[in-house]
Amino acid sequence: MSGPKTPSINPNLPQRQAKPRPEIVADLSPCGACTVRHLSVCSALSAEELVQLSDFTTHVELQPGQPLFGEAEPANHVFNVTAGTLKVYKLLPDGRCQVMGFLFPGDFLGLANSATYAFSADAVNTATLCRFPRKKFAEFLLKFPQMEKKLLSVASHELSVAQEQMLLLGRKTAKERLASFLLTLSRHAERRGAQGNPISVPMSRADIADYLGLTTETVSRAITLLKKAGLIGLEKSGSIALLDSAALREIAEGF
Amino acid sequence: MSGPKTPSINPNLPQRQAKPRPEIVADLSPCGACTVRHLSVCSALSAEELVQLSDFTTHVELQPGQPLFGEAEPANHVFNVTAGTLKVYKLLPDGRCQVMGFLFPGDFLGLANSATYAFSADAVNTATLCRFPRKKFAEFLLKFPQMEKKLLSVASHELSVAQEQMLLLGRKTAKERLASFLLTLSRHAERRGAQGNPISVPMSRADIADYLGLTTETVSRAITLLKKAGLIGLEKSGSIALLDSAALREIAEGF
DNA sequence: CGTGAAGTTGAGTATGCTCAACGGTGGTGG
DNA sequence: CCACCACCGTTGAGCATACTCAACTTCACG
Repeated sequence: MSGPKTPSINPNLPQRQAKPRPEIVADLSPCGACTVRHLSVCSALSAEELVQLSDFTTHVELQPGQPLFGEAEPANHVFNVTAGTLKVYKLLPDGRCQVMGFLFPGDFLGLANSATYAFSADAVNTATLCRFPRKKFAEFLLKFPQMEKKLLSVASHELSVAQEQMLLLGRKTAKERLASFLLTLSRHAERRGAQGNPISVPMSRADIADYLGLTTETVSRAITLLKKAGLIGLEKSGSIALLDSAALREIAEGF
Repeated sequence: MSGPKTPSINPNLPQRQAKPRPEIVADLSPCGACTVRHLSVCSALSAEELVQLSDFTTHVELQPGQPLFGEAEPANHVFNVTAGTLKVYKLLPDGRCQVMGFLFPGDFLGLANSATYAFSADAVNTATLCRFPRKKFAEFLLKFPQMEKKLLSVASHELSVAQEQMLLLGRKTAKERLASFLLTLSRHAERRGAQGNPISVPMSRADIADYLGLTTETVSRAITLLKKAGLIGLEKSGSIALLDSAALREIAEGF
């Protein structure tokens, strides 16, 4: 999240992923040095198994707004996010957009039962991912069923997240949606070991609107509402402070 | 659908699942005789494995409207629907309800990563299910990884269904939601080998509304709209004919 | 600083909701 | 067997929440 901290304290620390040029990172970041492994499906693998995985892993870097793949493209790869934020969305022919979710470091992308992707994926900010050819990955899964178990667990979790989102989209008011969203971001950050209170909000109002089933104007108004009620505070761009989490929770749950 | 058709043409037809009494069906329907196995996760199992599964399987029958389990209850069982229709839903404290989906014969229920259920499940009409203690089922999975693979595939599919539903809830109009719903029912029926055109609609307007994020009144109006446009026809209660599937598809997709 | 994109605010509108009345249907009991 | 009743579904009128369109402000970046 930020530029190359030039005055680095330790010049030869384990390479927090020394900002790669597009696509050329394969050998610089073997799975063994992965900084987000504990967050990802790869946590199910031993050191040896990681080496085998590295064999067919390539790396991708995306600029803000750059697409990773589009809906209906052949689903030739699966991915693991290593840095940055992505959005995953579907479009209607007239341009209406629904964001299914945002992806953060450690998240797995590409679970699908179909030969083509069921949605599009774009970078929200600068992002890097591990890329695995689907076929190789499937073969790998056959050899290491504990990875498959992990994937099932990931899928189950995503399913319950999706159901929570259906409740939001089908039944909550704009204010409730906003409160839910901010709390989700906060909890998610904490689970990943990041700070959960002044939360980082890397996505635009338009992305938030498309995620919450609203318009940018309504998102803006809802934020203003919560701000004027003293429940949140807008810090510098991309950061929001939760000033009264309890009240936000009550709103989010629909009390 | 409807009362006991007294003037039945064939008095001893092949007993479409000779209506069991509540709960006493365990020995009458071993997995080997299951009529919906080809639709369910059990299709991944051999005859021998089915016997092992039968060992810890019990059967449940639910009357219309009867709950199977409620949100936040300890998730002690997983289920397979063998007959009838269920609805799976979440509630907000003030009573707002969102139906996450309907379950039909062959559907698996209980994928969850948590010690408690994340939603409630009620019977829509008379329904029967196989019930497996979660712990036993988990042990069973360890022994038969092909079942786990099947579950992963089921979960992936459910995930993409959920995403389609998010698009519907977040971005479609009432008319579009209705058209999408009817087409989904039709396709689902066909995939299960039932007839896909005069579709069976076992759930109430209220259930449909809670599934589509609308009110019963709006559902009713949307149905009237499609009917007046000649796209659908209301047959006897619980049955709807799709008179112009192509036009319905255009509406559903948002053209 | 200047410029363009992103975000906020305002005014008017529309889609779907609320409240209410009415109609049909199935189930029940006289 | 029929009459009644309750529930479900439909229709109508008025309203509210969120949308559209538009102007204005702020911010990031050059």
